[in-house]
Order: sequence, then structure tokens, then C-alpha cells
Amino acid sequence: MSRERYSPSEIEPRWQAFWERDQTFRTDEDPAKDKAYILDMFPYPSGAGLHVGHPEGYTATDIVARHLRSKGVAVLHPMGWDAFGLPAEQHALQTGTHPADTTQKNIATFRRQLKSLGFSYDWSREVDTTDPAYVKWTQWIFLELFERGLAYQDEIPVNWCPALGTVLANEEVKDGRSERGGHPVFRVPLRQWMLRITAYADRLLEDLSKVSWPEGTRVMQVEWIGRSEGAEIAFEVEGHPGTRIEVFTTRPDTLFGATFVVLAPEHPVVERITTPARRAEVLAYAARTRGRSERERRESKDKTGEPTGAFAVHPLTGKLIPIWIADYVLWGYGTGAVMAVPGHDGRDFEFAGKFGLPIERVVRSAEVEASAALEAAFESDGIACHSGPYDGLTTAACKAAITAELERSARGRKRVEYKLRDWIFSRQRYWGEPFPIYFPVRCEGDPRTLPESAVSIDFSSPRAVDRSELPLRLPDLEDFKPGEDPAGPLARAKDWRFFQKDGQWFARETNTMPQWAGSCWYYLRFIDPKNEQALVDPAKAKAWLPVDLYVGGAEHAVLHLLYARFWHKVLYDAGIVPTEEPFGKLVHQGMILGEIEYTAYVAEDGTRVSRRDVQEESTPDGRPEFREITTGRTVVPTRVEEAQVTKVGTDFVLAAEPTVAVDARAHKMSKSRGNVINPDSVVQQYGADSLRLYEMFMGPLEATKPWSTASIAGVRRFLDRTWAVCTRTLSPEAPPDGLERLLHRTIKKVGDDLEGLRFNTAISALMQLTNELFGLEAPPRRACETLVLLLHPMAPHIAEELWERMGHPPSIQRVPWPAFDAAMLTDDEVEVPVQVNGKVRGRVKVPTAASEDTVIAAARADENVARHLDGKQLVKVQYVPGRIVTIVVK
RNA sequence: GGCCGAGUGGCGAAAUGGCAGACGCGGCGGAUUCAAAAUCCGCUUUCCAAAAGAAGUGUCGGUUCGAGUCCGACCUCGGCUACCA
Repeated sequence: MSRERYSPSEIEPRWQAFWERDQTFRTDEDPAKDKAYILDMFPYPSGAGLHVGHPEGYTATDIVARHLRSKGVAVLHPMGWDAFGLPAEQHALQTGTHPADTTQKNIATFRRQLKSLGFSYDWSREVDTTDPAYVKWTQWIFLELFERGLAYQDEIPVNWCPALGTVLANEEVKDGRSERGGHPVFRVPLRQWMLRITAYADRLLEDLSKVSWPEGTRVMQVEWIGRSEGAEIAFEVEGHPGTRIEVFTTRPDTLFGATFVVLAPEHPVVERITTPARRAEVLAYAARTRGRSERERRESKDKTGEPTGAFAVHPLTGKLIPIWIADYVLWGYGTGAVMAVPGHDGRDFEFAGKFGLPIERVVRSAEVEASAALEAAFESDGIACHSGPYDGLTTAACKAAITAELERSARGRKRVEYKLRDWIFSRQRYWGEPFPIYFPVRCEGDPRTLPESAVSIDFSSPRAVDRSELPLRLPDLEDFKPGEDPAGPLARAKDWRFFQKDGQWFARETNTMPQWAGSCWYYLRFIDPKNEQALVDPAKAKAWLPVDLYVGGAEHAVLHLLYARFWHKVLYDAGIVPTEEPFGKLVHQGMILGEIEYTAYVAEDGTRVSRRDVQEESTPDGRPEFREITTGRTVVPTRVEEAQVTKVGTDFVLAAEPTVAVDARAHKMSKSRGNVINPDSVVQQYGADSLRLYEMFMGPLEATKPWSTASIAGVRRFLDRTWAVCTRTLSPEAPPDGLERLLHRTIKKVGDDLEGLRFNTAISALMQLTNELFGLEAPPRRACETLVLLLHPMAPHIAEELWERMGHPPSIQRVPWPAFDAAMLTDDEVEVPVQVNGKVRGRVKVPTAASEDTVIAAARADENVARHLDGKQLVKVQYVPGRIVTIVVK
């Protein structure tokens, strides 16, 4: 047997080529086998190439896929590209390269990088969301939504971002700025395509109980949907017969405590009811609110508002209460109007306090008098008081009683509200799927040559492109710039936009779909990627759905995962997919941070300031700034080397200046910080198997973990040792008993750990086995073979190579997973610790099957144990078989 | 402010309520070497010169023969979210 060194750069490309030639990972569609659909969230192929975060989740699923295949399961494990999106288009703007070219180039890089890591994808099923053959079906699903009344147009205030030249969805806006790029965002009204996701709100909520997802993710979706039950109550406006203000409340039981009404400044009734004396101030306030960005509205938490001068009639008492406008009432939620109950709502309490409005208690707790003053809003449930006939009712009973009374007198009714809004589905961009929709045009002559003003498009009569004409392709453009008119760049492609049919001119929709569209259903296309007749063959969908394991980042906890569930349910209703939910088990891999960095704070004169004396502030433009608390002077964070710091207590301090504590933290990898690790260079230096193994060995899959280049050398050393052991002259003898038992234990542990996605402990078990074999001059062949079989899912290249060198034909993927014998999991003898009053005072070696009496006798005979028992009174003696002897004395 | 998660050696971490720190990194010592790198062997939670021993899983309290693990209160860090009536 050869004794050359382990050389990943030589063996890895060879096995990758073998797998490709051999079609080793072609999906097994044998209906007699159990199936497993193992899916990664497909990446956006950015120009930066693969990030070390990608291979984390991808390695995890790859291990599961390889493990299951070796256990005889038919596995579907595909990969593809979420390739529409802004960066390719922005790159096009800067360089003049067509986004399709940039995208294909980036995909090629990603594909090469993923292949270099040895992932066992069935590459024959690769999908690309920008491929017209894929776009066809994305558009087909849109038509399905359109025909079901789930896609509609609306003129609504949207998040217009001039810098990006596009409208953003609420979830793409963070703190009043675009999530990508941080540009300011303004609210302007614009015609948009909307998807009626709210029609599915209840099902999206209820069916969360059917999936096996992380609890935190489920909670986030529940809160995002934000279902609340309450009542809609009508308030008449005094002096305006027929004008009613509807409010939504979850606390109809507090109706008697409503001392004023507040409208959102955008509320249309404001115009009508404001008294002449208040008009100027009210309109000015409303205009100011409209001009303020979301960010500004949020930054000043201080309550502001203006009285309209009008009064509402309390529906139960008939009392007149003032009507105000204030921006803490949101036009987008409920009815855009609230009955303010300052006694029992913190926001109303604050507002009433600021403007001197009356605060009344209408709920009390059991221990409190109805007359007790309110120091703050009492928001808990309790017992009604100062509520006329409802006094004494519990909150729940009072809600029901008051709602019933309002319904009886037609002044209110039960109502369910959701935080979830309909989904703004259009973007004013080039690089996305065109909508398969067109509109009739009124004009004299050819609209392609006429000025805009001479062409009138009837947006109120959208028509669907015939399904036989799909895909509707994007026109080739020279100029992708969005222009300051939010109509989008497609509006300039007049030859594409306008066309004639039956002698009549029509205009195509010039909006495009958001990036989410393609990623909403890609997991379906993987099942049947080449089908030209249907988006997926129903029999195949039935065979593979739902996805059994879905691994991806927690940043998609609401958006992608909610949108995909929504589309899936629509397709379920259409009879296209056989399950109500797309994804069974979901796991989020944790973030990989950069290497730990030590930061000292240095003042201008060079003195170092302890981090305990430093306070972080932010400058007006949002950048962080640091000040010494005592003097107020600014200090600059400065990187220091690990060798210069030492730990004192819980603090890291400068070794040379131990009073100065420094920050020790790992940060997110980012270009600007310069701590990005490139997977290519890790593969080059250590090999793909080492990278895979290291990422799995770092810690639990779901944990956030800092990168450590030094630690990769450790797993590489493990592979070197494994190589060395398995290329020794192997003994044909059966392993000795102790080793045999270790083998069985390791088989069980690795199998269990892989099933539980505990890759770090599986690897440590393999390290222990290798260490054990490393001490043997001629390790037993069967032991080495077992080691390699167990290692294969995690480090496939070295496993294939060693397996072949041991004289077996490839591929190791086709060799069944080793079995263990339960009788071999324990040794004949165990060492049992002996505790006296909770402290270990000795250990005894006893036969595993020994009786309690035997073990206790042996324990008491131990010299050191006996010393601690001497002269004491025995209270209790207990033997937990195989684990521990406990003795309690007095 | 709300929700979720996490606090264990110098570092990443491990531990069905039963020997805290497996495995790995780093460090120290030794072997090999002209020397170094690489490799191999040993040690490595803290206190004590060492043995015996004691302390020790963010803090305080509780349940238990026994708590890193279960319960209650709190502190710190990270992520998400943010006036949703």
C-alpha cells in the first residue's frame, strides 16, 4: 500500500470529476424506497462569489443527503440560482454590461465554487430564476393568482426610493432607509400590483402548527401576521349628521373610559369635520406628517397632535368627547381612527397627559378600589367599574356584553384585524419577471411614435397574456436607468411595450416582479425541472413533497418563508400541489462571524481609555462615535493584537496597562471591516474536506460562531492522521474486544448525531476513533473501513480515496451504512464514581452486570471513601446502575 | 419598549438531573533535527511547592441524596422588532 502524503489538491478534483462522470448523485426515483427531499435555500449569485456562510448550511444538508443515501433512502438534493435582483442591474448601470451577462458570469463562479466543495447535488436539476423556461412558470403562477382575484392593482402610498429608482416593500425598508444601500425612502402614491396575502392570513397562521420549525421562527410569523380580535365601533360626529367615525379596538370593555377620539392625519374625514378656527393648524399638521419620513416619525417618540375642534358622540353615554388628529395613530392599520382610553392604554395615557385630556378608570384589579388614582395606564385584564350597567364584569365578559349591545343597536360589531398587509408585488425595475398583463390604449396613430401625453392607457382593464404565449421575455435595453419618473425603464422600450391585436393598440405592464417571485416556488421546479407542459408533474409532486429538511438563514424567517407558504397554499387550492405546507422541518444555520478582534479606545493625545469609561453614541448621520464618559472627549477604536492583551477577571486588558480594558468581540464579516474569509483560499490551503469539517466542527449548526483560521489546521491534522492510519499495512485480524466495542459505540454515536444534526460531536467521536487507531502499528482493516465509511458524509473526497486504496471499487456512496450491535455498546466492566455527601471521594471498577449490593460493598471498601465514612452515621446509600454510587452520611 | 436566543478554561466547545471541561485550538515540557518547520509523546480550570484537599458553569434564592441541566428573581451580551389601538 502506498505511503504518499494526503494531498487534497490532488485527490479532490479527481473525485469531483469522477462523481460527474459516474452520475453518482443523480436523483434516485425508485418508488419502492423511502424518500427525502433535502433542500438548501438557493443563493443569490452575487459578484463577490461564495461567502464562508454559504458552505455552512450546504455542508450540513450534504452530510444528511449522503448519510441517507447510504441508508437506502431516495434523496432529492438540488441546487439553483435566485438570480434576478438589484445588484446585477446596478452593475449594468455602472459598466454597461447587460444584467443577463453579469448574472451568468456570477452563476458560473458560484457553480465552480460549490463544485469545488464536493456537494452531492443533482446538477441535472439546476434551475435559474432568470431562465425564460423558468420565468414562463413564474408568470403562469402569477396568472393563476390574477384569475383567482388574488392579484389586483391599487393606487397606494408606497416606499419610493429615488436613489434606487424603485418602490420598496415595507420589509425592504429599515429605519426609513432602504435595506440595501441605506438610501432615504419617501411615501408617494403610485399604481401598484398587489397580492391578496391577507385572504390567506388565517390559514397561514393556523397551519404553522403543522410544520416542524424553530419555535422562534413560528412566533415571528405569528407576530408578523398579527391577528387581533376586537370590535369596530361607530362614533357620530356632532353637527355632522350621517358622518360616522369607525374605530377599531381590542378592548371594547373600556368603552366607558373613552375620553377622546384620535384620527390618523391622513384620515379623509379630517377635512370635513375640522372647525374653521382649527383648520389652519390641523391642515399644517397633516401636511407635516405626510412630509416626514417613517424614520423621522419614529425618532421623535414624543406625542404630537392637534384638536380638530369637532366632537364625537359617545355611543353609550351620549357624552361629547373631542376629536384630535395625531401621528401616533396609523392610517395603515385598522380604521385609521381610535377611541382613546387613556386609563387603560399607554399611548393614550401619554397623549392625554401631554394635552391635559381627562383620564378615567374603568377597569380595576381585585385589590384596587374603583376610585383609586391611575399613575400609569392599567392595561391588564380586571373588573369593570364606572361602566354603568357593566360594573363588576370581568374583562372577557364585559368585552362580550358591550360588543353584543353595540351590535344590537347597530353601532358596532365584532372585527378581526391583522398587521399583515397585502403584498406590494411590483417593482419599477428592469431585471425582474415582466408581468404577463396588458392594457387597452386610446390614441391617434402609432403609440410607439407619439409623445406620452397623446397616449392614454386604460389601467382599469388589465388583460392576461394567453398562457400559450408565455414566457413574456424582457426586451433588450441599452439603458437600464430607472429615470426620475417611477414608471420604470420598461416604459422606454416602446417597441416592446406597445403592440397591436385585432387592429387595436395595447400597452404591456412595465412594472416587473420582485425578487421574491422566483424564490417562492423554486423548490417545486426542482422536482420536475425540465417539464414544458406543467410547472411540476402532479405525480412527482406527490412523490417528493413536502420538503423534508430545509436549511437556510434566519433572515428569511418571515419574508421568503411566508410568501412561499402563501403561493404554496394558492397552488394547493388550485390542485397543483398535494400538501398544504411546503416545508416540513426547517433549520436556520447560525451566522459565521469574523475572527475575534481586540479593540482599545485611544484619545487624541494617545492615552488609552478603558472600555468601561467609554460610551457609544451615534452622530446625526447615524455613524457610531465613542466618548470618554468622564471628560466627554472623543476616543477612537483601535485594533490591538491578541498577544498584547491578557485576561483579568472577566475583562480583557492591555498586558502593558492592566487598568485599560479592551473590547474582545467577533464582528460580522464585511468588506469594509476587511475580515471576510474567502472559501477558495481555504480550499486551496487546506482542502475542501477540511473546510467542510471545520465548519461543522465549530459548534452547533444553529449557533453564531466566530471564525478561527488556526482551528482549521486542527481538523486538517485529523485528516492527515486518518490518512496515515488507513494507509498503513492493515491487519486482516478482527479488532480486539475493546476496539470492537469502541467501533460499535462510534457507529451508534455518529448515526444518532447525524440524524440530530449534531455534526460537531459526530466529528469528535471520529477523532477519538482515529486517535485510538493511530496508536496501532497494523490497525485492523475492518476498523479502518468503518472509520472511513462513517467519515464519508462529512469528508467525502478523502473517504472515496481511502476506500479505493483499501481495494474497493468506487463509489463509497453506494456502500451501505455500517450497523451496530446493541450488545456491544457497553464494556464488561465500568468505573463508577462514589459520592459522599455530593463529593466524589473515589472510584470503583465493577462488572457492568454487578448487583447493587456488590457495587455498594465495593464502594464502601474503597480506602478514601471509607475515610470519609469513618465515624459518621449512614443516612442513605444508592447505586444508579453504571453511573454513580451516592452515600449520604451525618 | 416588546419578542427570541445565549452566558461553562486563555479560545471554539462537550456533558438522558449522576465523575464539569470530551474533542479541537492555543500554551508549556520532552523526543526527532546540525538547526528550524513539520511530525510524535506528555502536561494544561483555579488556589496550594506538592500530596491530601478546597473552590468552580453570569448573580441571588429554591427543589433534590445529587443541579451547567429543573423552578423563581435579577444582571450582561447578541439577534429580530418597534406607537398595530
